[in-house]
Amino acid sequence: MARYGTEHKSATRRRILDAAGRRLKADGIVASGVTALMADADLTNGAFYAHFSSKDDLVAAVIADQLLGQREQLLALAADPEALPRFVRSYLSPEHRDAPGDGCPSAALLEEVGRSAPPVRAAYSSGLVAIADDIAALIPSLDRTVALQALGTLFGTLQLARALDDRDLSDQVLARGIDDVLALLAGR
Amino acid sequence: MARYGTEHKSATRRRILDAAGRRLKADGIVASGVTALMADADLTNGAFYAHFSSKDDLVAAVIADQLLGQREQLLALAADPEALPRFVRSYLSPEHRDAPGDGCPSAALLEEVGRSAPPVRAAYSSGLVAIADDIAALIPSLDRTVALQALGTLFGTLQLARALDDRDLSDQVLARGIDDVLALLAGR
DNA sequence: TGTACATCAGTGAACGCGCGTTCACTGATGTAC
DNA sequence: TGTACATCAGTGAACGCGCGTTCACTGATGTAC
Repeated sequence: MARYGTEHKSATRRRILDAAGRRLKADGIVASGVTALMADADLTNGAFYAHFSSKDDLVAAVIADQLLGQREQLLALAADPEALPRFVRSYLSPEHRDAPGDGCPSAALLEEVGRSAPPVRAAYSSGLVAIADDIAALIPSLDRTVALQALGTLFGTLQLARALDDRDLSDQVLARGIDDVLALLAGR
Repeated sequence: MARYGTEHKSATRRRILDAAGRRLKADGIVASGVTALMADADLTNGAFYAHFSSKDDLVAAVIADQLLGQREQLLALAADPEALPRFVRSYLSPEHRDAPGDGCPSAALLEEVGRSAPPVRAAYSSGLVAIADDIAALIPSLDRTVALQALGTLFGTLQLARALDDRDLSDQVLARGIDDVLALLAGR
C-alpha cells in the first residue's frame, strides 16, 4: 500500500503479535493457520513473511511478548503486599478459565511449548524464569525453583479446570487451588 | 484381508488404541494425522472408519482407555501404604518427563482436551474423576476435589518440566514438586 | 467331497480443503531533478 | 512547481503437501448345497 515512516511497520508487527497472541492461546499453536492469524490483524497471508521468517519465529516472538506483558503486570503490583494473593485469586477464577484467549499464555500453551522447536522453548524458558525470579525477589522465603513449581501448580490447576466438563466441580477445583497456592506462597 | 473370528476385529481395535495412545501423547492430538495413526498399527488409512466413526471418536476412546489403564495401575498398588509416595516420585521423574509417549495422558493432553469437542471432554472428565475418587478412597483425609487439585499439580509440574529447556532447572522443579505433592497428600 | 457364494477386514486412490511458504505484482508515498 | 523514479508494505495467486473422510474394490475365509 502506502509508504509510511518507520513506526508504521513496527505498529503492524505489534498488531500481528497481539492478534496472534489471542488466537494462539484460544485455539492452540498447531490449530492456528498463518492465513487466519494474519486475517485477525486485517492483513493477507502474503504479508506475513515481511514481519516474521517462519511460523515458529512468530510463535517464539508471541510467547516472549506475552510473558513480558505478564511480567510487567506482576511488577506493577509489586508494592502492595495484598497484591499477590489477589493475583492468585483472579488467576484461578472462573472468568480466567472461560477466557483463555485473553489469559495466561502458560496455561494455554504449556503442553504445546513442550513439543515445540528449540527457539520456541528457549523463548518460553527465559521468559518464565524471569517471572519466577521476580516473584522470588518479592517473597523472601521463595527461590526460583519454588516459584516455578508454584507457577506449575497454577498452570496445571487452571488447565484441569478448563478440561473438566462439570462446571461445579471445575469451580471447586479452582477454589481448592487458591488455598493450596496461597499456602505454598506463605512458605507452607 | 481374511475373514476372522470376532476376537480378531477387537484385537485390531486394541492395536489401534495402543498405537494411537502412544502417538497422541507424543505428538499431540491436532498434530497426529489419521494416516500416521493407522500406519503405527500396521494398517492403511481406509480401514480406520471400520473401527471408529471419526477422529474425535478415536480420541475419546483413547483417552478413556488411557485413563482406565492408569486407574488399574493405581488400584494395583492400593494395598501398600508406601505405594503412593513411590508413585508420586516416579511420576515426577526425569524418565517420565522424557518419555511422554509412554506416560501420563493428562500431562500430555490436558491442554488439548480443554479445547476438544464435548465427547472428548466428557470421556476425559469421567475417567479422571474415577481416578480422583479412587485416590480419595485410599487416603481418608482427601476428598474428590482435593485429589483432583493434587493431580492438577502433578500435571502442571510435569508439563512445566517438559517445557523448560534447562535440564538442571527442570530436574529441580520436579524434585520440588515431589515435596509439594507429598505434603499435600499428607494433609498438609 | 467339491464348488459357488456371502462375508467383511483391510486396501489404496480420490474428494475438497487448508496448511506453510514463495513470489510477481500493486500503488501510495517520499525524493531528486 | 512539476514530473520521473525509487521505495516497500501489502496483495493475492500459486507451490507441493497432508489433512479427515469416502468408497469401489480385493481376497481369504466360512457356509450352503
